[in-house]
Amino acid sequence: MRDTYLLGEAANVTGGQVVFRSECPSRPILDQIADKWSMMIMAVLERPTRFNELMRRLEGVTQRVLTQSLRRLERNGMIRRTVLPTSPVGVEYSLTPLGESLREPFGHLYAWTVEHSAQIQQAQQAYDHGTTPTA
Amino acid sequence: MRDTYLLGEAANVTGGQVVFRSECPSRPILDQIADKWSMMIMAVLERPTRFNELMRRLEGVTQRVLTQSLRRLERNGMIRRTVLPTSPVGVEYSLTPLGESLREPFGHLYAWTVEHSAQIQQAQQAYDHGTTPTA
DNA sequence: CAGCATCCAATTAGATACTG
DNA sequence: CAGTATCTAATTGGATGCTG
Repeated sequence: MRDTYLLGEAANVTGGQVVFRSECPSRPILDQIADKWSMMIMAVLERPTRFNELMRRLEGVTQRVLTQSLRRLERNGMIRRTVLPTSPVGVEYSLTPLGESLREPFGHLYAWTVEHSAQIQQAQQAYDHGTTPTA
Repeated sequence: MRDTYLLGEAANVTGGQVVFRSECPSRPILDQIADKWSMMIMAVLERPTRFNELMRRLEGVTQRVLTQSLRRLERNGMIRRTVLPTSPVGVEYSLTPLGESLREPFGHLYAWTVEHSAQIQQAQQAYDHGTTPTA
């Protein structure tokens, strides 16, 4: 017995009300994977990629933040870190099957942002002008 | 001409390399909508909801953060703020059509986190134990 | 090459008190 | 009821220098 909410699978229904509990396991997960760098990293990791190539392809990311994001994704089982037996040392990052499976929902979300970015910018301008537009 | 990446619609292809530009409009959008409270707020806003009911149903959110999240969602055109002509003053939040259209990609992402949360927790424990599991 | 360590600036969040 | 204001604590991020 549950009503027709799209989100909230892990939320509890208390007295007919959907409540998003703080112990819900989806919370830290969303926190960790739904940030912009994670999404872009996983986009680039369509194929195995080296650290410096990742840096070059994610314009604006710093070494520190990229490293942290990679560690977190690795810890969450989304990516694999492979040390290559080359001379100056090389590290390659690649998606795990779990990470692969995230590409699809991420893709939907990303596609949505691209499709609606113009509309969102309009809304922002309208809001910043005189609050709340007619649209 | 573009290769088969799922994400990166708005990225530029330079010399055969997909580069995620810092001016890409999807960046601030992802920043703003892909945080945990926005997702949960929009989940609750399946139907119009008052401020205090939102607070009650989003366990752990503070008044301050909820207000900020709501303002941001409103600014981005995702939700509408309606002042009700009741006696002590009531405010009702509801999704705009734009916000409605986000529920589907959000739903996919949320469903994914629920489906895979056990697997992710396993990966985390394995990582925290002795780095990088066999899986 | 692929980081880690450190320092510091800035942003964000919690707690608390007050208001139309 | 639905916030705003303020202060402070904690987190995050950039910059820089160093290393196996």
